[in-house]
Amino acid sequence: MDQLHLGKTGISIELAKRIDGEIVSADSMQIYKYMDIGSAKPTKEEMQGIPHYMLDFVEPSKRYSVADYKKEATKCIKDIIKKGKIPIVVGGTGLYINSLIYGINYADTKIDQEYRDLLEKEAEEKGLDSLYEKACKIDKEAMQNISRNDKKRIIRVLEIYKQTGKTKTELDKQSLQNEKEFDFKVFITNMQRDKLYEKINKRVDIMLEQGLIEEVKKLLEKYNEYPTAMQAIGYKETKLYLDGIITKEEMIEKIKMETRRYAKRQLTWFRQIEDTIWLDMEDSEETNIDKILEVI
RNA sequence: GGGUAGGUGGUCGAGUGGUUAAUGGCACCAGACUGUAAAUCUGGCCGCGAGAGCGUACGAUGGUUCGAAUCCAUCCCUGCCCA
Repeated sequence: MDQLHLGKTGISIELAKRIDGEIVSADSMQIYKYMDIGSAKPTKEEMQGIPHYMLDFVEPSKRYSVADYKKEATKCIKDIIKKGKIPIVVGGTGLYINSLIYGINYADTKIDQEYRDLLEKEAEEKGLDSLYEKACKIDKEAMQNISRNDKKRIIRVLEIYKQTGKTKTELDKQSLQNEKEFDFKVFITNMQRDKLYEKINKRVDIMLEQGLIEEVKKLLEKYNEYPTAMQAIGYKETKLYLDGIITKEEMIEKIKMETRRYAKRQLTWFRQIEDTIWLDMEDSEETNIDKILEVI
């Protein structure tokens, strides 16, 4: 629904109060425990008693995927509906939101880390092109949309084939063979670009004041593996600082910059969703709530 | 004041007489996105123009040359060293 914390949390909680709703987060980093400040997770006080789901429940040392998300979030949504309440999905991870919007049915497969590592190694030794060619042989159609340099996606095509014996194209097609599960409306929050960036910069300064560095320090002490959690903006940069690779100033600038770029990418993602209603976050919360109430 | 290194497009930084509107990186803008997604990848990026093209650019000015970001002169500015 929107990026970061730039008014979204407030508006979603206010809306929940008005329409007797409960909130389902769609954020790939707020799922993790102990990553509160840097992921801009809403606090208990902010929640004002409104139930929140898909938040703060995964160990940072664990791997979590869209498929997991889709399954669990769908269950949450159904439970909320069963209670006679309205689910409000809030968050900025386009991929997760997509899984819900299109009701994607992910096949039941596990990650084969060994094979992944093997492919990584091959890419290093023989070059990515070698994997690319291999993938083309398996699934020419899917490869049409994948760049020769896109290692992750190339590996995925190979991985899918190894695990399921099917091509990604086939699997994708199958995953869409179902009715739209829910009736929904999509709202996107946005504001003038320079205002947005200004807010992001300020927000990062606040995170630092709230103790981001301490939070990251504790996290690093607690775990020694982070398959995905350490990809989080704010965390990886702080780690670089703690490891003495960059200065504190560089760290702060980098977090701000990466967050700005992320917000921009989110906008790109959301723009392609059809039938969306855009909310201008420079307007008052009241105005935006009214706008939402009008169409639901 | 003397010596020395240098001033290049938003920025960092190549380039050291023609093939250079000027390699790259970054920022910025736009796009893609089905199991790592706050990740990963793609395109654009001096101005005007649909385009051919035209114009303006490598601190400033002047000069050498068929031709200069690149050579010369003077000036301005910056870093470092000596005084």
